[in-house]
Amino acid sequence: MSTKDRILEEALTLFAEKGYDGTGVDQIAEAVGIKAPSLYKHFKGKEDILNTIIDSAEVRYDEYFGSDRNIGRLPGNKEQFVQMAMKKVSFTMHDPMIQKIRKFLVQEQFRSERLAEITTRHQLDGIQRMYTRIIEGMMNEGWFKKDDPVLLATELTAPVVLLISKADRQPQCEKEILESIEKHIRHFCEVYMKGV
Amino acid sequence: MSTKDRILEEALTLFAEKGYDGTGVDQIAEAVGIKAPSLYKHFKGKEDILNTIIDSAEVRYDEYFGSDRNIGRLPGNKEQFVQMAMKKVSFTMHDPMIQKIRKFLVQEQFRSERLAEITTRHQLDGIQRMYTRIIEGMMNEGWFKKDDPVLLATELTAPVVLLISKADRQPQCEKEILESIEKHIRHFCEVYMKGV
DNA sequence: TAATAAAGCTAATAACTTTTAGCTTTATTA
DNA sequence: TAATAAAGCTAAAAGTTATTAGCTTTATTA
Repeated sequence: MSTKDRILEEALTLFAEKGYDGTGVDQIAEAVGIKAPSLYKHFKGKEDILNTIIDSAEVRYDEYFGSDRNIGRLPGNKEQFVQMAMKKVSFTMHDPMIQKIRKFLVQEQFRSERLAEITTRHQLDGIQRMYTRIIEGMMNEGWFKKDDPVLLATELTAPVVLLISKADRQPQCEKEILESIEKHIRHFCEVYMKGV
Repeated sequence: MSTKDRILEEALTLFAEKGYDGTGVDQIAEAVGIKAPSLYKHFKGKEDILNTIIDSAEVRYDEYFGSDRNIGRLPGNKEQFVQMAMKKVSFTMHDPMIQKIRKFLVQEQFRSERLAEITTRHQLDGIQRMYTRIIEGMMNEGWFKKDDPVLLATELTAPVVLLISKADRQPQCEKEILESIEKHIRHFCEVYMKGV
């Protein structure tokens, strides 16, 4: 990996852990294994690093949540739906890059309008749109009761998002959190899916 | 109001807006109308101000959400439930102190274990416990279908919490957000309350 | 291989931040 | 009202941080 990319990676790691203002350029440099002034061979300054991270966070996000590719085959029954949802939860929770972007955004969301918008896209719109499609599809195939798919996606995803962000700040609670999430998803299925 | 209290107030305002690391002691002093060194007549240092704010945030929070007093009379029908919930939403969203504490916490949640715990209490446990009681009460009186009140409280509050935090960072979307919240609450009632 | 460009380093600058020292004004109270 | 304490101020210390300048090493390529 190029030095430039390693700078971005280590900077994101540090920004996620200590925030942008809480991270010094020398800490970034040290994590990369170079001296601070060498950073300026690759970036105009600290803010340039920040902006580049934001750019690549947008790209990275679209890769995961923007395309329909991630939906794959629609689940064919309740259990499959739960399994699919839990798999996505586990992935989102543990993928290092996604986790860092999430922790970074939550801390820097007030820094600019752009960051506010991106945070909303990550935390609400993106996941919601993805599940709206899934639920809509399964509704058409008769798995879900007729209802507003957007609303159902909200009901499904909001508790998951909140619990994942709890796991970000209190990783020692992860086990209990995963149980809560599964319980919530199963309850969601009981309420909104057809059948007994 | 004493200078000490005004320091705490202005510091919280600034921390909510620009984060702890993004706020200088001179900015706090200027907001209060004194010079930076005078702060040290009231606090040992910047971190002392931070810790005092955290202490008072805990107290403040318990006042609002800790006691049962806030529950008041249980709503006597669907419309009353919606009205009560929306009133609480509107209050939480707009009360300046609560909003500042919320914005402050979301940015500083990774600074310490204590802040992580407080954030979870504010964002999840507190509101959830409050609504668990309300829903439990109304369930006993036959307004809600028999179900797990804790789970129902989660389903009700999570989308509200997420949408309020969206309003914090994108206040220009407030109207649309309030509509979404009301729509969600009404849907919640349709699904979980008895009767047509 | 020689020339050139890229990427690193050290040293230093400049700006900023928090905090202390010491003095002055304001308020309290005996 | 005189004495004392509290709260403010200016000046400056001490430390940190981002950035620049200029030199050296490493890599590229002609």
